Amino acid sequence: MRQFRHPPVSEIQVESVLYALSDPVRLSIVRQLARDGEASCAALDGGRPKSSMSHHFRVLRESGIVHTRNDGTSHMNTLRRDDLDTAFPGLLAAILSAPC
Amino acid sequence: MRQFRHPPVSEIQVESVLYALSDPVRLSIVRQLARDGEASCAALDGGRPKSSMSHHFRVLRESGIVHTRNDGTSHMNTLRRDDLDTAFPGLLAAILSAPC
DNA sequence: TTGATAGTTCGATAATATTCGAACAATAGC
DNA sequence: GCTATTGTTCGAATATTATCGAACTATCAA
Repeated sequence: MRQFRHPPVSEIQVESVLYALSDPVRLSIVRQLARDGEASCAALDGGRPKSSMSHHFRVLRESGIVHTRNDGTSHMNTLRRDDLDTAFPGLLAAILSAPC
Repeated sequence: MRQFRHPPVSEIQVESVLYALSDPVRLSIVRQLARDGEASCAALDGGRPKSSMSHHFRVLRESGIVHTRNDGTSHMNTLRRDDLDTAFPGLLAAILSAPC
């Protein structure tokens, strides 16, 4: 499949990041990525339809939170921890340490 | 006017806080409160209609970010800094230090 | 090439938010 | 009481988002 757009650190906006993480499904995805390191879309779907998950991954990608790479037919996702820490030091850690 | 509902610290949810702060108008309000300490609704309207501002203050109030007290016909708003730091240590600081 | 698998994209629907004018409520001052 | 000021609430229009099925694309394996 084609490549995805990943905004450079300088273009990551705090409003977009906050918005992306204000959705329970997306926050749950990010929590799992923080714990497991890398995961395919399917591994994180929680029983939801693929099209719904694809939408959420796109929001996470375009806001600069997640990086997606192709691996065969799978898409492997990782948290852009360093980039987020560069852009907004302490933000991700503060959000991840909040109770579920 | 009547009293407002301010959720106790234990009921403040990170998703709600992130959502409230993902709006540019509300984030701007919070930035100004962080800088100035306390302000009336009118002092922060930026030329917007009163009903729109009232809506945004309500979102900030009900998510636990802002405290509103009555002062004559004015409503004075303050950031619930301590409460937010208790609930989500470092979150507010990380967001406020992001560039505008 | 055929089939299976993993995700994306499209399109429609439903839910939720934003915006703002108009009407209302509460307080202060005269 | 009357009036001005401050902000809320209501209602409607608009915009945005979430959800999900269906069709599609890309890759791998046999």
